[in-house]
Amino acid sequence: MSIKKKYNIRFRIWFYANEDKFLGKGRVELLERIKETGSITNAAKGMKMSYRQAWQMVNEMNESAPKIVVEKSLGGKGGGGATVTKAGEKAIQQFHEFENKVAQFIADESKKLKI
Amino acid sequence: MSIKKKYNIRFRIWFYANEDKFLGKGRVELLERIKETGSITNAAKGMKMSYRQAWQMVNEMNESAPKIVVEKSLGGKGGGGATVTKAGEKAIQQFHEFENKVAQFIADESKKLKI
DNA sequence: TTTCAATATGTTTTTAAAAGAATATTGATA
DNA sequence: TATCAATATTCTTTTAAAAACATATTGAAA
Repeated sequence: MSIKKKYNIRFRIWFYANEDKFLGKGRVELLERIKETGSITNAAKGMKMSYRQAWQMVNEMNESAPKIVVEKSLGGKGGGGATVTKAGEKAIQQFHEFENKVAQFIADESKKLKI
Repeated sequence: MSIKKKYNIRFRIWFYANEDKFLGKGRVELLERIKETGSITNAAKGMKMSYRQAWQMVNEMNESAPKIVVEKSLGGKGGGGATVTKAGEKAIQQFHEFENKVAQFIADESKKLKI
């Protein structure tokens, strides 16, 4: 039988803009769902999140980010909707890239541990 | 004027033993204070933590860790006390080492980001 | 055998966060 | 100009986590 590791290591990363939390795992998922569905309402329905919370997250992101990440439209055909901006898509991509790099690093370093 | 970075990246790591959270930043601090003060009571007083919570953390750690990290003694001179075991000290050290490595990696990778 | 300070554990209260409910607003379009 | 679905916003309720409180237990030492 193989040697069983005592510990495994988990992590989370966050993007901050100045001192404001800007992006984490949950917010990235929300952005991705907004991109897919075209609205905050439907994005929130897909995850365990109330519209209220999703809307607040979007607002906080837009306020803290250097550029708006979600463009919202109000009224009109379909009642309105929300789309992820280029800046938003870039942020999503950067987050995933960074997270993957850290995951790889941690996996590699974990192997070196004699615990 | 220098270019101002849009984002800075923060992180947290946790040691897991099987599927149980074993060690994080807060628990490491608790262990260090137990080591300094020789008791859960005084360790808890030093941070914003109730004795009850500190005691529970210690128990969870001891239950999930492969080896006990805090040795408790009950009654007797001084009422008893708590000491960090060799395994506990090693865990503290490993945690700091790993955290520092990840911090260094993230700092380096952050520099490469054009955001 | 009483004292004492710390561990051990149960119960209640407070607090903060999330959820939920309710309602108003918007604007294209039919 | 009435409709409609989504955004926007306020208010209330629930829930979960933390804190606070209370009390029992332990065992060396005086």
